[in-house]
Amino acid sequence: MSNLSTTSDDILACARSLIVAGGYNGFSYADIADVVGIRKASIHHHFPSKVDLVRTLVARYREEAEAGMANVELHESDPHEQLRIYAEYWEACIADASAPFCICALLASELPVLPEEVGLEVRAHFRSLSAWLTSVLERGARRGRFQLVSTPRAEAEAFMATVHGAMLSARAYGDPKVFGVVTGPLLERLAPRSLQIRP
Amino acid sequence: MSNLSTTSDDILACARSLIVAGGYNGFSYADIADVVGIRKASIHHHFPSKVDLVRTLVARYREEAEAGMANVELHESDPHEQLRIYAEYWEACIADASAPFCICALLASELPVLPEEVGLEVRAHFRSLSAWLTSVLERGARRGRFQLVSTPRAEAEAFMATVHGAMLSARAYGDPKVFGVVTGPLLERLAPRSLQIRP
DNA sequence: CCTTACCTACCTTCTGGTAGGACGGCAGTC
DNA sequence: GACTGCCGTCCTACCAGAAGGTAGGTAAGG
Repeated sequence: MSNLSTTSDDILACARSLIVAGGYNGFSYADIADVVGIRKASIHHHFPSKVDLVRTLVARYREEAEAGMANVELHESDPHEQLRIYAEYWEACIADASAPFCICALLASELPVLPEEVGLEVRAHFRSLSAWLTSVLERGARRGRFQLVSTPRAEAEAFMATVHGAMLSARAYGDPKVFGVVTGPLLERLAPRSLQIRP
Repeated sequence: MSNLSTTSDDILACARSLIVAGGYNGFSYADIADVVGIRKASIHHHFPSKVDLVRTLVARYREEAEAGMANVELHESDPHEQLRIYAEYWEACIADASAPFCICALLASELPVLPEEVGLEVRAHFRSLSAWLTSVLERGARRGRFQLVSTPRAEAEAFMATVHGAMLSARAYGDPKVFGVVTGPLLERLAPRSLQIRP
């Protein structure tokens, strides 16, 4: 159960960054082969088909996301701070261009032409992210930390949508700062000055 | 200056719906040929290269969007209503699945792998839409119609991002209603009850 | 000896794109 | 009106390269 070969990880990492750049149809096995320094056929040894590759890629991404959410829950109990950590995580990713887009958000945009197995993973991510955000908002509202204008669920969907849209705008403008410009006030709005617990 | 051949329009319309489904790399000339009932080579007669096709497609889309904004300005002077009309336009498009995604939003997600000429058109749309939204919000704030928590520009970017994200979520969940769930409160928030001019 | 990882060589199908011809309509012009 | 040349539209027939994928082999290592 240790890290067997790193090649398969290299392939996954490479595929991930290629998908972030151009989606499912935006890369080929040949592209990966070039970057990883391996032959096309060797990739098929690790991932028989492109669907296998992308499916396990998204599955792993989901695991990481899930772990990330659990980690936030573990180290920070304040709902408002939790959302801030989430937003700032993406802000950092976009700023240093390490992963300037959520893979699932990108793949979701091409859902109609995606292989079914991949599409299922993508949808699952949306559901799990939305569920977590809903729980955070609900807890925050219960504690009087947030001032919600609609249901926690609706606010969570709006929050998620805005974050995804902010990624898109940052990419469209070619300016990482746009992400912060959009998400900053988003957090402010949920917890107005009057509710801030600044000692 | 009359409508010469309708074939080139058919090609554009078909390409548009194919792009809405799967982006730039999600369709081929063969796909269009099948739908329009023409041979692949004939498409090259109208649009020498794929870049030509998509560039003129996006350029036309931008013209239509520009005309749409002008039309809203012409027939409705209330800023809040203007935004509502914009949001409800998309809500209708998504609900009847006629065009369940903004072409430029979709293409923006694959910007890094897009031909430069297409990318320029896409960016231009973002700028022009953002500029219009900014002007609407600014006017609304000046008239005391909106209650903005940050600059009109920032609010406009947030509004646009949320709408784009809402499209994405509607697609991810396979549920058109999600778009309304997200954008509804968005409008409410800008013009709170206390500012409503309901006689 | 068998498994794992990787290779070369090859296959089929699709990709965007080209060359050149067929056909019809529409000026001219005799 | 008939002939002629041209232009726009669409065709068949190609092409080179890229796509995802397969077959079968080699070398290393427990």
